[in-house]
Amino acid sequence: MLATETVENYLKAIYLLQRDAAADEASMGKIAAALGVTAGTATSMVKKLVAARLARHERFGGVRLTTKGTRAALDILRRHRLVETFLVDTLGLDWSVVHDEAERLEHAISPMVLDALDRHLGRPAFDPHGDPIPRADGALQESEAMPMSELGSGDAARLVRVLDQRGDSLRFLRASGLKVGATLRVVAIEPGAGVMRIRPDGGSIVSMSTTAAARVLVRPTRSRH
Amino acid sequence: MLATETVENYLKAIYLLQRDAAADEASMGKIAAALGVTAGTATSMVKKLVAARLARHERFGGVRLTTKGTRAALDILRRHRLVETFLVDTLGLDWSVVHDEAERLEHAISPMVLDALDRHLGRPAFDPHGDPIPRADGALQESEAMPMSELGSGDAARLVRVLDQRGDSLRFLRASGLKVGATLRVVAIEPGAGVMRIRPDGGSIVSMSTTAAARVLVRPTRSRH
DNA sequence: CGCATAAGTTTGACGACTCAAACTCTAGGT
DNA sequence: ACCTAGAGTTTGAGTCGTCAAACTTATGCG
Repeated sequence: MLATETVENYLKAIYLLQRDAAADEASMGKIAAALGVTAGTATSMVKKLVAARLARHERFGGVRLTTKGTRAALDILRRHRLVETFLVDTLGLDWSVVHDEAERLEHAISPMVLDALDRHLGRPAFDPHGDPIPRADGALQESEAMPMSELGSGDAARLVRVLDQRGDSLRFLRASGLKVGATLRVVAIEPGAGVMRIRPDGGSIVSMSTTAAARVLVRPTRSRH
Repeated sequence: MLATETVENYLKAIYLLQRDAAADEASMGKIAAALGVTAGTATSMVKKLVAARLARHERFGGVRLTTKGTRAALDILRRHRLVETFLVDTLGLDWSVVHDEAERLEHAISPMVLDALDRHLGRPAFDPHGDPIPRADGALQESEAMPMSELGSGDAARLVRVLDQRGDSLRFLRASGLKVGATLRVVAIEPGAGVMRIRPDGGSIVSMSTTAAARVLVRPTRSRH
């Protein structure tokens, strides 16, 4: 029930790793890396999560959250994403810095403040990165989208979500005019170089690696050049 | 420099106790009580503050902050009071609950967020309780005011500050129409009972103990009945 | 197959913060 | 001057989260 701040961080990290993993479970090494902690520390914390019925784990195997653990992780994610939305929409901070700020604030938000914040922001469904904000009851509606890297040359699309939270990635995207909601068109793809060239509407052409483009999600628009 | 959350709490408590004390120093017992900790714990933490040049203390004597400690305490107080102002002005929470909420949030606010918050709120000089908000450079302008308990029968005054942060006290004041900025008149004083009777403008007469009234600060207005 | 390497686990230790309980000092009254 | 009640201090121990280093298991290469 009363998760410590550290436990909250583990739950959130495991949830996100689990979501991204093929096998739907988080490896100990990745958990440790995500939290900036040694593998031994992660092992012992996971042991504690298991004792609290928040996660399941068997020796040398992967980690996965229980229903209870998932519920807790979604609550933390909700706090995180609402705080990010607040920092951008209300305080006018740049989206490239809000992730780290929210990382600290998310643990200090009580249910009462959270609800007031939610109301103040107009109960938003998505944060500034396009990530869905879990609702108070734990419901989470992922938006339909595909990686920008899968677009073909000439395809037009709308940018709906940016998975990368790293400040420099976000600053690059903002500087290029590639923000959530923007429309764009693929000008060219150079598979050999692993690079695609993109033109945001009303901006100039930018090149980015297909691996970077894979972390940008888009929804294709009907128009085809 | 990098004060831990616990250290921040000690600094703030010592600052406030020192301000209220006649001898301008905080006793170990009161520090312990303010933090909900045993006397032994307070002694050892103060020892740590002294080692960090944040406070001065000699065995069996009082504790007082150094210049460095005072500067740090004012920074924490600034965060606390700006957060309170935000919770009331922007999120619309009741002033009787914001103290405890701010107590948690104040440690998670970075300088960048703090400044954005300050700008968003219009760089306020006072928080919802009428407490002055220290400025970023540490300047603190106390408002001139006297305890309501020192008014005489028939005196009129404007309520400028409430020192008590306890939720039930604040709920009583709000319910009575006694909020910061309200004008009022002393209807009667009954020294024997230790009670004074107050009529807020546009409200009905309320009784309160002179000890409670001493924690409410007012500025007398020229009009005399 | 066998074994080296990567991944995971265990162990012992530490720093931060806390308590309970034993101990010491200070101050006030007679 | 004394002596005691109350305030303050010290000590020993415990919890939480962490690390480094020794150890164990799983796996994939040759």
